[in-house]
Amino acid sequence: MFPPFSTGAGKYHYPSHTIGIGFHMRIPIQEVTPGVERAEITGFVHELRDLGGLSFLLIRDRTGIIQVTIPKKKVPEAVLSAVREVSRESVVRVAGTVKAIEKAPGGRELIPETFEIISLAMSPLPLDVVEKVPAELDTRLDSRFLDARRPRVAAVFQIRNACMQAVYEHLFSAGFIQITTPKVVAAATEGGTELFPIAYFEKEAFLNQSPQLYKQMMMGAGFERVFEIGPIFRAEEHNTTKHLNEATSIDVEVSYADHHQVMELLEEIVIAAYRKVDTTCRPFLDLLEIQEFQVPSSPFPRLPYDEAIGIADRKIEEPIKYGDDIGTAAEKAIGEEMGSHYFIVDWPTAIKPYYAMPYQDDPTVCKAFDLMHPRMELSSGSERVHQYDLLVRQIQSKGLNPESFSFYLTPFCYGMPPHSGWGLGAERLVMTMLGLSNIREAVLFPRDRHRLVP
RNA sequence: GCCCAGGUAGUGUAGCGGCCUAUCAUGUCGGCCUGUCACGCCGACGACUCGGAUUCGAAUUCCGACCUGGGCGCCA
Repeated sequence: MFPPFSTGAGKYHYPSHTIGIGFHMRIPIQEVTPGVERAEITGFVHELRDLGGLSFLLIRDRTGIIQVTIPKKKVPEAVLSAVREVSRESVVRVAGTVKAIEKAPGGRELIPETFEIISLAMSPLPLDVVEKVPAELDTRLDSRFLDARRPRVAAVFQIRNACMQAVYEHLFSAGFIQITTPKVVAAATEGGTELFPIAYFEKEAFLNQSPQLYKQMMMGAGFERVFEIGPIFRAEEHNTTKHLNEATSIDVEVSYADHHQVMELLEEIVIAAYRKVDTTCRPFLDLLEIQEFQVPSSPFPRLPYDEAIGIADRKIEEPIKYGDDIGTAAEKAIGEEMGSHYFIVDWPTAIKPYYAMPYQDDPTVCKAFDLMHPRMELSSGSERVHQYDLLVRQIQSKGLNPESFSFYLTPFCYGMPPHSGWGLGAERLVMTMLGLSNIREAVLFPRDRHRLVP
């Protein structure tokens, strides 16, 4: 049986052990408090400080760091020889007595009776885990496994995990069904973005840019509320701090809901993610030196597209007019004006995908929305076209061929509930939440224009 | 795809025609040190992306390749 959760009071809750034979005595470093008498810990050698008759080693596991103090005259010879041999970032097991002592970090230290090198690390290290010397992102990504040993890097992924947990909890409790849809597809589904072609036996295939068409088909299947959290692929040759060629999309589709209702859902989910991080990730926020963590409040302002253009036109040099896409400069200018999360609503039909539902009284405007953070777009969504004839006309008006979409269009002929949905970029959510300067910081193994390994 | 800036020890940097047998920090190795906590002190080790050109002389200038960062465009 996998061990239960421990309850380190006031701290982050990590699963306690026993993982694997021989490690049943191990306790997480966080739980070695001044009150404990004896402890066996396993972890990485974080730092070595030899003062002569006295040595200090810092041992790190994912819960924290503890000082192992070695008074050379008072510990067994076997401990001394192991300590002489050990290198930074080696994996070790240390067992001994715990001493409560003011001057040690965390108010306690471990005096070893046994010291075992489980896995010796080579030297020199590809980067400095202790962060005395910085490393460039490129160097860090080349050795991501080591980079992720740095508590501050791990903190980002703990926070990302908390966000995703909040999203799942919210969606499951609202009765959503999680689905998985193909990532290998036959045709360019939506137009617009470039796709990665791949070889699929004797056929040409692509990596999917979005689960859009599939989640809509599940509305046709009567699932009513579906979500998928998975990878999406874009073959754009962009080279920026906010684009990835492989990203994680949180995709949602809801039957019998209009765009207003799914905007409310989106708002709730973003706030739930912030709230989860606020209430459970304090130690990680501290590591990242984020003192003031603001949970955004609802409702987010709904800014009509034409007003957004007006703001941009007043604030930026380059001319912008109704019908234009909102470029980087405009996005920034509007973001400054709005100051917090906001929606841009009522977009021109011409610059949104064919599946966005036009208003009946003015079909040049559609029921599409973008969720914006002042720094960038986080999500886009819409009420969808559920009428077969209108959908075919819209596909044609985008210069696409309806015949290549027949698998998608057929369900619209056999009773399609009205529906709405959105896709939210997980990395962008984390990036904007934590003020990360580069989206690659929010992905373990980013795929960008130049990086395919690791 | 366009534009700009770069590529110097394991890592992060200084140097930008001769003062370079290349700076500093960190690291590693050796020595001293019993309360460090970025331990300290002494010593050593370790690098100019590659190819071509200019020049008496190139880390430094020029050309090309490769690689990197950033901005823009494009982008559910």
